[in-house]
Amino acid sequence: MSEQPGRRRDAAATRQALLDAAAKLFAERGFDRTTVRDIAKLAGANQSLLFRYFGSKEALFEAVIARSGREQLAATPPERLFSTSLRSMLAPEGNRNRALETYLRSSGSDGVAAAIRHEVGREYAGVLASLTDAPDAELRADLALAWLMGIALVREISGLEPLAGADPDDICRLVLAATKTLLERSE
Amino acid sequence: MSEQPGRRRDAAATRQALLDAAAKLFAERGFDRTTVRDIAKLAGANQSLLFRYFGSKEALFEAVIARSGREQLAATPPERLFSTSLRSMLAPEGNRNRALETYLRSSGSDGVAAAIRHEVGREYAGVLASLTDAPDAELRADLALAWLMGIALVREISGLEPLAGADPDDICRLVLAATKTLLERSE
DNA sequence: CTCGATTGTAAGCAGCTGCTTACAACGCTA
DNA sequence: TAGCGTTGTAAGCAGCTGCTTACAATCGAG
Repeated sequence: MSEQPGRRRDAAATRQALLDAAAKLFAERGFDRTTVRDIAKLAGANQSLLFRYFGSKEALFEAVIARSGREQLAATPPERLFSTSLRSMLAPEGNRNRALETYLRSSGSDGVAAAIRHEVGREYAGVLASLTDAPDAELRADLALAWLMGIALVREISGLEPLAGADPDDICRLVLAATKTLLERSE
Repeated sequence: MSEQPGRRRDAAATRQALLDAAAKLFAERGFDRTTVRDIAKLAGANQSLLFRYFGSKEALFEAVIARSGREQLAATPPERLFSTSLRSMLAPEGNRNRALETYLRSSGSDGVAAAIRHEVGREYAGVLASLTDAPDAELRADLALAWLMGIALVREISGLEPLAGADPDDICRLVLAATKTLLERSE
């Protein structure tokens, strides 16, 4: 047990708690509708520490997105990225990948937040583009990514039925069949 | 000339100006990031009139969405709704259909705004579902709508290249080819 | 013209926002 | 144990938010 639970002053732990709380709230509410007070409260920390450790709300968002957005990207082989992301997005709330959700719910935000969204999006699309050798591979990848985003949007945010409550298997079947023409390598 | 341009007191005109200004700003910034002061300023009206005529910011949003969201829906035959919406979304900024954009940029908002989004989305999906006789027609329609939303999101909000700058014809070709398996009637 | 309702204006309220400051409690090192 | 940098706390600031109120200008009906 290298960790003392009773330790009352631990900058690293506080920092981590703030990061975790921010990740959760940004994913649930987006950038604009998440307040620094809520983050600090959920982390059990004083809100002024948030500014001491991260500088600003936007810098904290950057730290959150940079971490969560690239986790799945790094852990998944390209040829499975699309279906894995789709499945992860459709998974029950607990073990869902939050990168897309965070991305989505902060769609309205400008500034640094927008720049980071942009960057992570490009990385995703770059990997997807490697799946086809069509001359417009990157456009195809963007369209595939757009579908992922749209499904996440309609399911999680709009809650449109029957999509919101549909069986992940049914969704995967329909989507993967349709994207075959988009992302398959010509033989 | 039934209209006097110099008329200084005209409730109907003021109301309309507020509605137009709100439609523009909600589409550009979404619900949360649009302030009643900005709307009133753009409309050239006093902000307290906004509350006199519409009651609240959410009620004004409702009025805007109900109008713009259903215009295209009513004006387009079902079998062309998907491609028309797609093309309208890809059109240059001036004559673009703003319904999807408004919908998108307000994705983070709760309350009445969310309820209206939901309702308009259902109407769109209902029409799209009539295009196929598959037993899961509604799910297919939701997925098609989700793709529209996703493309709008990635193009207009994320600005991800090459999708954001791609030729509408190229996009249509790819998307319509892929959705053939989704929305076509079995023969 | 008179007067009451309609339309427009200016000011302000309470609450929230991101962020800062002044200060106290703590714990490591010497 | 003395001292000092680190960590945590409480209070507050200026600016913005949706919305309300009190009041002035204007109009049309009688």
